[in-house]
Amino acid sequence: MRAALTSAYKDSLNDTNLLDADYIYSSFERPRNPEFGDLATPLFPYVKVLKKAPDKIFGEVSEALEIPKELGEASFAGGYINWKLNLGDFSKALLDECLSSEKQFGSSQAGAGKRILVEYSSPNIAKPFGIGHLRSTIIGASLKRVFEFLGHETVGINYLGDWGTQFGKMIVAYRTWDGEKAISEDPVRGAYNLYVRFHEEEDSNPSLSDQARKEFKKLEDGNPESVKLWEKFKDVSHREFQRVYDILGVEFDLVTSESFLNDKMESIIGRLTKANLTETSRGALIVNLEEYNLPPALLRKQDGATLYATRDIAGLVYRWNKYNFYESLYIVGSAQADHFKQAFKVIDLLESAENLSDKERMTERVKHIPFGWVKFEDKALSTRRGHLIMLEDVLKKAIYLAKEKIAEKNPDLAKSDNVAEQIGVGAIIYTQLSVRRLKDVNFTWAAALNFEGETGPYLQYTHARLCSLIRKYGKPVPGVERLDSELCEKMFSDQISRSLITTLARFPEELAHVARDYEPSHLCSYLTDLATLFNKFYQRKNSHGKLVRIIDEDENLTAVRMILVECLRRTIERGLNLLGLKAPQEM
RNA sequence: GCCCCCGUAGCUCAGUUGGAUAGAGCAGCAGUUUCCUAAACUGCGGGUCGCAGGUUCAAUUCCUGCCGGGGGUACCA
Repeated sequence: MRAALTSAYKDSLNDTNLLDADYIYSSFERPRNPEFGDLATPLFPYVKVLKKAPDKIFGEVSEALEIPKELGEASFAGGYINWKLNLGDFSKALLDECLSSEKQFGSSQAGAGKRILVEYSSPNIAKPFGIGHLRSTIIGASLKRVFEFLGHETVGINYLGDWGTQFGKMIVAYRTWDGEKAISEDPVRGAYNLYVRFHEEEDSNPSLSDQARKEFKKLEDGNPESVKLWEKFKDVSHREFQRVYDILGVEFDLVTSESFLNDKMESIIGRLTKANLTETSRGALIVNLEEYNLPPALLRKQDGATLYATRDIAGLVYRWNKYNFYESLYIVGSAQADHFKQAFKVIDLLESAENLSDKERMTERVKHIPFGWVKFEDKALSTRRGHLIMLEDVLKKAIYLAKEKIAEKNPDLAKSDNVAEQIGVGAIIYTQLSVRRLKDVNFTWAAALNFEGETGPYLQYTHARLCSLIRKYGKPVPGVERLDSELCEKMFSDQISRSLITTLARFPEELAHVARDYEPSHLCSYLTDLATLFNKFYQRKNSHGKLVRIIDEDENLTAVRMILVECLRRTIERGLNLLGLKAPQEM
């Protein structure tokens, strides 16, 4: 819409010498109240320059402008020029693009040739998949889809935590408390109980920690018995994770793990040492980062074993060499912000020390995308202490509730089990995505299982309603040849309709914001706005309080409305899919 | 101590890379269905945008300090 207005006014504005067209173009904003107009230009910056009051400036501008009537009109209020476009041409062009264009509405090629790696989910082996892992999984999967839609090549990476001292702990626990029995009875919960018990007893029995460290060292040295146990833990976890990903509809291009990097750490440690960046401190091999106000990056512990940071640094180098990415994103909780700062700084120092060219450097391309905690009923979730909610339980409960709701609202629905799953899962996903990344979210059953108001099911319901209209119409949705400017102008003359079409037009812009901020919540807000406007449109009444139907006797107008319905349906479906929700046709 | 994040209506949150009278949902109350799906829509009530300064024509938005909550701070990940 900005582009439409700009191209229309650009030439005439250049002649006025009052406002330069570039300013107009860059300062368009949405009026707070849509009744003011479709776009607004604040005049305040000119008050000082021109030493004139805003209304005087507007007077001169409007005289100089000669606004063609068929374009629309400009009015002045509160220091702004409010532009009210004639939406005939605009809406016709928009609906035409949305309905017939070869590329999907909202998609773009802006990201062509820019490969983006997205690491998300990344659960730890030998721990159950809790509600806390959900956020990384959902945010990452959604960002990946959005980038792809914007033309990027993406590589979704699941980096499993399958290495580290925790496995020493697991092995000790397994041997001490008859792990074989526990795991054969219930693989997931059995392993989990061992883990929790270890941490409980560790407090009163510090020798357990020493044992665990020794066991991990044995594992790292390749002790066959240790490796065998470790593989058992991995196997159990893999199966559980896959079940959850199937329910969530989440996929990865690459499933890798910390242990994969085991043989890739020596070379990076060698490079760092050669670059004179390492030192020995308190028996450990470190990169000192004091100068950058960061704790040292530990590469090797006293006993020679490697750490998380060592593997992440090795992973950075490995991925850079293999993928030569435009960007590499790590969707990991904000608690690990310092860890990533350290790892990235080490890379930065190494690249500087080795005098790499800008093209060879990845420093500017690697980003930690942090997110806040998931708390449960106001308590932090801690796997170690057993405060954990199994994601599968949550999903099952949501699906069950959706099933009940369908039985109440639409008992004859075909494939209702399938739809119930889509709705239940959709509700849970939406609760995680609708809040800005960095905020903590407090998981409450009441909010997660609510299907009314600003929720996933609300969007799905709106989609189903749109589908229902198309079914009721009984004919194929009319083609673009049924669109003409005059009809469209009539169609979008009232305020709700205007807001609806101008909001629909914003879809590409909103996706760009999601990508810019790495923030799927923008898309949630946008889709909720769009759905709300449609629901108002759907239920608007004339001055006699009578419902204005979408399908009525006026065939031509109905044709345009049905095109709008189909465009809205596609956009909401597309938006839902980008978020990771299904868009059922009936519910 | 130092560093990072958060602080908007009773609750949960939006707030367009500074802009007009700060908006939704939930909860509460009152309505709307001769049914294009009421999982919706309409109306009502509800706010010192944590506090204090600063920058600016303009600050919920940027800067500084403080308060409150959370997190991190070398051999866990």
